[in-house]
Amino acid sequence: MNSQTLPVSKRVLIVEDHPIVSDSLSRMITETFGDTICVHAATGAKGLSYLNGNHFDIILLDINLPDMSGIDFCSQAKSRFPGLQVLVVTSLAQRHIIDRAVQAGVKGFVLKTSDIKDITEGIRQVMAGNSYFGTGVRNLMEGHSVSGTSEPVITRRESEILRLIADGLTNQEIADRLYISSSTVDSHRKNLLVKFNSKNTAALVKTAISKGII
Amino acid sequence: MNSQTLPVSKRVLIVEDHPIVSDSLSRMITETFGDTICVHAATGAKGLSYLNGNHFDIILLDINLPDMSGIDFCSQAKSRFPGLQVLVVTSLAQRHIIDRAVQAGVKGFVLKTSDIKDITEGIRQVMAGNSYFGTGVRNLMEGHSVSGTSEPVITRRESEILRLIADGLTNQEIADRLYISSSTVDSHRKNLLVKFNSKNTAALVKTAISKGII
DNA sequence: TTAAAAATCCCCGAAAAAGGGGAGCCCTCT
DNA sequence: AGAGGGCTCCCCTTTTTCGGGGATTTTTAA
Repeated sequence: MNSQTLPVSKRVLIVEDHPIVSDSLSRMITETFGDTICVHAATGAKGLSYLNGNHFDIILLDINLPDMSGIDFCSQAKSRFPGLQVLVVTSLAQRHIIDRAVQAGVKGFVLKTSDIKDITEGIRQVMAGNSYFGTGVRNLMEGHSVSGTSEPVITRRESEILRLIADGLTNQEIADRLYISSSTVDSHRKNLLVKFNSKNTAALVKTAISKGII
Repeated sequence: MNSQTLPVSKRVLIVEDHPIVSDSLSRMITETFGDTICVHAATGAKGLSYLNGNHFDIILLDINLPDMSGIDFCSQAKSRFPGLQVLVVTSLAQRHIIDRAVQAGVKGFVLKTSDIKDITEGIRQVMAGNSYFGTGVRNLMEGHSVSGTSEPVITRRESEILRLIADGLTNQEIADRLYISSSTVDSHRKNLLVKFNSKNTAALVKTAISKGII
């Protein structure tokens, strides 16, 4: 049973592990929107626990959290409370992160390198139910939307083997660990090279890490 | 003592590409130390240019800058103005970064994950001419002398070749580019494997990236 | 000035990866 | 029922890396 039509102050959940940033966000919100209740969570786990039984008008979410990714946080939060309005506030200006965040159900995405007005505008829009993507973000989304520069689609098995390759295991060692033939591992390895457009293992590992897959 | 007894306002240079953070730092400083003059630089180049002809009592410095590393900024700044008091305020809690920063001449190092009191204490100490290392930082520094987990010492040539390896070049290709024999590249490669305690190229690239060398 | 460190080059053989091909099995989705 | 994707496995050859030595010259620093 909700108590509606009461002039209650807005409730904001800030999931951010840098006190200096969450502090600044709280001030910005209070100055811009008047009386608000800002709850601060330094970890994803705490943030999720605060969601239980409490209503929040907006969640400001960092991607780099100590215990989990902000993407995972959003997925879990939205699966339990689909109506949540989430605005990502992060320093990571990478295409694949934006893509994943959108897929996880965020309503907005702004960068910490952005002007403060850009961030407050994001908060305003998302709180109003609209989606909002900051200046630096829109460029990234438009630029490579169609081109093949985006993240390659790899299967579960391939990503499993990719991690083992990056850990320095040979085809035979991976085969022994996964109870398959080294020929199979070799096939996966070759597919990975093609999918990542890499010439050899070294380049494969580097690009996989840079794209956030490892 | 109150702020009226202060002879002149302190001058602070904040080199930090996140407006939300530099804004918060400015507020913290003003609230804690009374009237101060905070100059804000979003890039290392701008920060260096502000140093010319201006005196600053303290520099608050981020490591992740758009145009250069905070380490490089500090080296360049200290070479021109040796008396500068630099406090690093960053989110990077890695040993090798702290080591390099100290070597570059910073007087203090605090983490953005730290409590705000910790950061203001760092500012206070460094401004007074003392050195200060925040809570999370001291822990990282202690494990230094004993553990062999720290960053391997590699030479200039080795790091040059390491980057080319990570880019997917073979020994022969690297040899052609550097005008040396592929045997030489092979020697460097073997030394890198030993120094990084890596079994093969894949593991080498991964650990090199994780240690921030690439 | 002299010793250490770095950079250069070479040998060998064994192991692994890369490049190319083909093929069967299982599951899902239409 | 057929198509496609994912996973599995195998063949071949060539290239590259890895492991293990050794050796010379150039820098660098004490």
